[in-house]
Amino acid sequence: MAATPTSDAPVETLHAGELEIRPDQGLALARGRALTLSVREFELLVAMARRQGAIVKREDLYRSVWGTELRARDRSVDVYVSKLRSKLEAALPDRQFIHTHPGFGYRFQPQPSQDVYMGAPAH
Amino acid sequence: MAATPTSDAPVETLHAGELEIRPDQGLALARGRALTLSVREFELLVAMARRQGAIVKREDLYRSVWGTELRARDRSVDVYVSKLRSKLEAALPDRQFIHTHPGFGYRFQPQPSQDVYMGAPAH
DNA sequence: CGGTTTCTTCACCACTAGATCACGAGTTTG
DNA sequence: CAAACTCGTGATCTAGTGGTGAAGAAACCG
Repeated sequence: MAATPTSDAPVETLHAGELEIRPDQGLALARGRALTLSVREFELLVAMARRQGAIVKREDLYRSVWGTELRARDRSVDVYVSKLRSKLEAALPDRQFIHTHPGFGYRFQPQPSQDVYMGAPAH
Repeated sequence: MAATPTSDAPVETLHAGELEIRPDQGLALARGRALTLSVREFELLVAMARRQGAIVKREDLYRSVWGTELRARDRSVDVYVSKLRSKLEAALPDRQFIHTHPGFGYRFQPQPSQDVYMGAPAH
């Protein structure tokens, strides 16, 4: 076997604030501590983190995570966003990651929770 | 490549919390006290300890320990994880080492039992 | 050999995750 | 203000996953 157990295999790593995500390993770390996410939750996190800063439509998220087209009245994305939020908040109470843009979709971006988000979203 | 660790070569030693593992010697120490592990249990421990902190898929663990491909419906890994856990817990009751990530695999990481950082509060 | 330990596999069951539904809060419109 | 939407999220149902005791088979060992 190779002398170095730590192979130089390219481990894709996404960063978002205090979050570290390794898509290939199914691992998400918050301040170094592993989160326990379900497959759907994890994939959703990855899909959003990959489009950090952009508003992503539910249709796109659904396609990325579920692999098929979002059907009308399917609230799956909302439900899993909710689950993800509560786990992220449990791990990093001071930060907000997932922002809702009513009528458009969700935006993933780490942000201190201190500032209140008011005013009309720019559209 | 490392020479045969007979003479001058340092004995490979893995550390994980209060655990010390010497793969070449088939020895695992918990707070200095040797654990009595079977071959499979020991190899599994080594395989996991070498990837400390990462989530390792059952397929990978099986390949490392059994040397062949994991067949569908083979629960060997689960069974030995269970055995390992109970021996580790018997030796170090206050620590948890093997964490299950449903849908992904297992993660080996020493962790004080005190902190309770789960996801959402159980409904 | 006979007793003991280990490995493999099976079976049962608790628990988890996924899909949906349902209710309600908050917004927008007219 | 009321109707129509958009979202958040608890609850429910079901299928699937994982934990683990136990039975046999195989390997060990004095």
